[in-house]
Amino acid sequence: MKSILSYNVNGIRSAVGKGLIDFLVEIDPDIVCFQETKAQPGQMHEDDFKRIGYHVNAFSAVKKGYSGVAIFSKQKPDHIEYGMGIEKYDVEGRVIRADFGDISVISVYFPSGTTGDIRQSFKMEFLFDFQNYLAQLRKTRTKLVISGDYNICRLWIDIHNPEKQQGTSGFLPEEREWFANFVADGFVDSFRVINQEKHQYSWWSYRAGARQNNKGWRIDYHMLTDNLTDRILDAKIFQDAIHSDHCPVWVNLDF
DNA sequence: ATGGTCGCGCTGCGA
Repeated sequence: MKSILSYNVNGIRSAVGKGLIDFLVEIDPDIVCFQETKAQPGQMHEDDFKRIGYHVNAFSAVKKGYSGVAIFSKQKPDHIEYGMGIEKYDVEGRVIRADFGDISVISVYFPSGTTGDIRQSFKMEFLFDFQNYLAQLRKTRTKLVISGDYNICRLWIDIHNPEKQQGTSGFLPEEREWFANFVADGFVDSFRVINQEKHQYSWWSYRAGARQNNKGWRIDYHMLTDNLTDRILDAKIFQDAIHSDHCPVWVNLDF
């Protein structure tokens, strides 16, 4: 039995300052996938995380204070793979993989497209390249847990005002079409196996009191290869955890 | 409503 927490911390140093360590002690996940660490190796309060029992593995962006992913785990991974082997993404620190027996866990931070056309195009390229990367990976690693910030709302029920947001990056028709294709490839949205309710968000804008009014988006997921569907024991979104503009998403798996 | 608010590294930028 392994519990996995995924958390876009929007700066791990800031999140630690807001009580992230105590939160992890309370929830006690076996594996933690972080996104947007915004820190270089040595800047991530590594000693604090090691002291509470985690092995620390991180993949930082070249640009300081930007992006960055990590996987912290109680059990030492058999193997760590940094990046997806495509330089334009890997310099931004967006993918890290840890193998535990026959299961591979990936922490992924999909690009945001909110700043304009150039980054939206970059995001769309990432989507298809990541999908191809996974297709290749599945030839040798058949059981995958792909945890992270996808920067896409999957379904109408995953966003507070779907009608109004159809032109917004993160809820564009082509992004949701990509997600539907991704699911058709044989990936399962673990949270939706457990919970089909509306208003289960994982991100709220810092602006205009969005979180207070629960005007949010569900953009953080644990997607599993469908051969793991029967292993899902439970799934939760910790909406009360306030160390970031995202909240942690959690899945408990039998492995 | 073209605003609003964060984190990080620097005096702006990306989200």
